[in-house]
Amino acid sequence: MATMTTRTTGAPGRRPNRRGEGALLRGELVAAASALLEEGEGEQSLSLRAVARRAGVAPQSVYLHFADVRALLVAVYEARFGELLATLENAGGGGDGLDGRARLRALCLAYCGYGQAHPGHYRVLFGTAGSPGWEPDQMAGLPALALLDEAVRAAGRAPGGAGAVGIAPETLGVWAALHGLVTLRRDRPGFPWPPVEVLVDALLDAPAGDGVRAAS
Amino acid sequence: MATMTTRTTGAPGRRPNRRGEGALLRGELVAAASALLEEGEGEQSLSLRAVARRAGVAPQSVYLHFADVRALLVAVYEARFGELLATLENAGGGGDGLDGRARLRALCLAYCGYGQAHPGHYRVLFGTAGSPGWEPDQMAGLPALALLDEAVRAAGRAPGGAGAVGIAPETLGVWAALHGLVTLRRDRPGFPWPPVEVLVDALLDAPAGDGVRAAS
DNA sequence: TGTACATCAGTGAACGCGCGTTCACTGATGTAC
DNA sequence: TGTACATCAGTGAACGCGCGTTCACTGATGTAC
Repeated sequence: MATMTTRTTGAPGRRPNRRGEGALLRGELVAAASALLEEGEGEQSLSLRAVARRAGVAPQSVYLHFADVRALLVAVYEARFGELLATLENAGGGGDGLDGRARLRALCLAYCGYGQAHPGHYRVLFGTAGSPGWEPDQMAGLPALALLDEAVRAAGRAPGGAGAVGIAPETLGVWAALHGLVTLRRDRPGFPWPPVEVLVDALLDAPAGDGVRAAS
Repeated sequence: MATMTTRTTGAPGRRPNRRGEGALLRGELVAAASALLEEGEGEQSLSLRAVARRAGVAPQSVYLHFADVRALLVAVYEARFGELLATLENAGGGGDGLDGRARLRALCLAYCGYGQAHPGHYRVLFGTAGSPGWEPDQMAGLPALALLDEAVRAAGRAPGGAGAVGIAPETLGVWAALHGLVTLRRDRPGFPWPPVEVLVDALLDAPAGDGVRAAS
């Protein structure tokens, strides 16, 4: 890690926002936190003081807009989930002329693409159990998952129907596989991974092999 | 988090090991670190001082056996990878009478079983890029992956042959899917997951759907 | 058998660090009269 | 138009914490002679 400035106060040149524009700092803090999460290696590398330094502001100023560090993380979390959903919607919408499998494939590639383009943010969204704002029975990523589920059904890959929250088990399998691809590729960069298209096709085209369907 | 004892020295009752048995402490430290990793929420929750506390020893005593915290983590890492490999070998060996698909299924379930039984250790093995001892071009988990690859081939699911390090892309897909299942279930405990058998079967039996094989 | 010495296993005390958080304060800008 | 006041946006200084690491030390046990 590079040595960091230890200055405890904000940038000397910074001027306070004008009256009524104090909320601007809130956005700057979210942006600073996002940048740090994207550069660092996890939520634990994000400290309130680091965010304040990045935003050129004294540590205490963070409390003007957030109750604590956790609340700041929640704000980042919400912004990034919106981003992912928009990415997936774009990929799905752009494939209106595609058949079911091609649309599913496009969605899968878009999902992996987001994960590869924003590894740090992906970690925030789907990372350790400590993700901020994660309530046991509330699923912030559900809209994205529903989008995927729709594509899986449209491709004729969910013969058994929906599961507990309206999501087919096959969709959960696809989601898990994509999640595994993104995280393994991110965390094991030294491994000679094939291109992501090859892996996604291997997943979608898995041959039945010599086995029969499990009875159980 | 519960409040922890802040005592800086070791347990008052602890007696030094006898001459020649100083190496015993090494094992105790690895065990203490393993326990903390299993209880905590990631490597960042492991501190040298916490390990020493757990082992009932002064913080400096850790340096008698490890150059630094990192070296201690490497020792845990090696021990746990051996454990996972043994688990998979058992599952594969016990299924000698099984056909290819059933053996692959048994391996997949054993993999997920290890991940669910030891979520903290699984995190150490396949967690963030900071995993200790992880050199870019060395893959400590390769033996386990080779075992899985063998089963995928035996099940007739790798028509294209081997990839870069002798592992078929289909095997990487299965690995990624299992990894995703384990980590998502661990990190999203509030989600109404189906039983792991259902998910593994959904992965292994994915219907071809209405699409054709991708040309590219 | 006695004794000086070496070695082993581990501790006491301290260092400087970055952290989250609190409290009282400042200086500019708007508003009431 | 002037002036007293309220409010807003932010800072200065400090707190106690656990952390990794270093240095000098202790006390028991074995070994050489």
